[in-house]
Amino acid sequence: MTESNKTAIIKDQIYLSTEEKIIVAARKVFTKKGLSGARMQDIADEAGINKALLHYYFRSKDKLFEKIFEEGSKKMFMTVNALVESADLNLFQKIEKIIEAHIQIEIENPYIPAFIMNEANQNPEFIKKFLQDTIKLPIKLVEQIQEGINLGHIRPINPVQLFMNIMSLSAFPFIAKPIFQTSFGITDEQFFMLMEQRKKHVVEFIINAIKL
Amino acid sequence: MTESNKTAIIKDQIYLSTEEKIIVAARKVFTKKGLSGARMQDIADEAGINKALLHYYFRSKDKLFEKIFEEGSKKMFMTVNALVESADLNLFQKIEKIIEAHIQIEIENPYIPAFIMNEANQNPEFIKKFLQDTIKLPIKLVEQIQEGINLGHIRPINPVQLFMNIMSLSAFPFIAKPIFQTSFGITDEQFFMLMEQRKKHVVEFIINAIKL
DNA sequence: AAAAAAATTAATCAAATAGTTAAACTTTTT
DNA sequence: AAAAAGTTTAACTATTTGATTAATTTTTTT
Repeated sequence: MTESNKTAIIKDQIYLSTEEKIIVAARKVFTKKGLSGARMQDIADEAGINKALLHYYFRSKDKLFEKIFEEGSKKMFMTVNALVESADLNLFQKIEKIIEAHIQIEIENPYIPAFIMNEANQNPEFIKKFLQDTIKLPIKLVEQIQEGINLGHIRPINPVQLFMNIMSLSAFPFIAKPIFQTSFGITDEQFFMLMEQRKKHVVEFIINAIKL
Repeated sequence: MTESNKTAIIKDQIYLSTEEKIIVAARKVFTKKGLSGARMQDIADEAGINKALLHYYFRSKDKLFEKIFEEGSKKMFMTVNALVESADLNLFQKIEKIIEAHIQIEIENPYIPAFIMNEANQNPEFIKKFLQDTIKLPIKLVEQIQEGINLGHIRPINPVQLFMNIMSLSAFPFIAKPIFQTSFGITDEQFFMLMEQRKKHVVEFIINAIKL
């Protein structure tokens, strides 16, 4: 490996830098086990390196965790937030885009919702500080809902409840994945097929619920 | 305290037995911090006793955790499961009862959904064994949904998706409580008012979504 | 190719933490 | 009231685990 600090692609093989190997390993261990359940040794083993190297690249467990949490929470909130507050979409279009994007991100990162919610519940102060400028009141969406009600396009509804419904229907199945899989007796593959189907399903479900 | 092994009520004061004090303390610490985040010392402090007493009453941290997890998961699943599989309610009545009961249980035990989901994700094997006979396929409900579709009472819908929707809309707001509170800038009291309102809201929302 | 810098490891440390033990204290039994 | 059984504590042990250090190897610079 000629370059030690960057990712290199040599003869169809992808070589990750040590720092990247650590990130990949830490992502896996932290998202599965949480901050308190993760072990630095497990991350080192997963990355195939010495435990001391973790501290050489990232000073402490907390610092490494913050990196992973920030990356994960941004992945989860950034796209959805942008859609929620977009000015270019009408209400129905917006609901469709939010749900499809949200579920797609979760299909690609199925552990992240449970990871974020778990840490948010176990350490609300940290999360409050950390996500204060990431999570904002969905002002534009709430306005559009109110407007839809006033114009008689949708049934009267508390915009906050509708917003919760949109988020709940997209995120919860991934959080309850092991429970649902036990309940329905389905494989990972079958679960992800359900989630693909779910993109359209939830959009229809919500539109049917609110449209007049 | 005359009786050392039972709860006693003396002059309007409730005295808990040591075992009960441990359970109450362990419930609080485990549901907040999870298995890996909880400390036996914290539980002892919370119960106002010596750490060795925890091991005198419950052999190990794992044993004590199992007790709390079993109690919590039963509280969450038993009532809802009974309603889901009840033969005495038609589809719409059943949806109404499930949601109202589910949200009510969560209002009374707001930490439990996140607690269960967290452990289920971090230790799926344990949960699979533990909840195998608690969590079952909602056969009766699925049948009723299929029947409703056949009779033209409700729109065509995948019963599995509808079941997920019912559970998602009831449970997710409690799991995302700190996130929603940060987002909306609301107090605990305001949050619980929203959840009270939510019982009727979710029932209406779902009925509107499926009714023909 | 020698020197310097950077990356990596083995060994070790120190704090945290689940669990144990033996003694003291309290309640119940005889 | 003496003995036995049950409860509680203080002190201790063993292990886990995040973090450090000093030496070794590899890479880069001169």
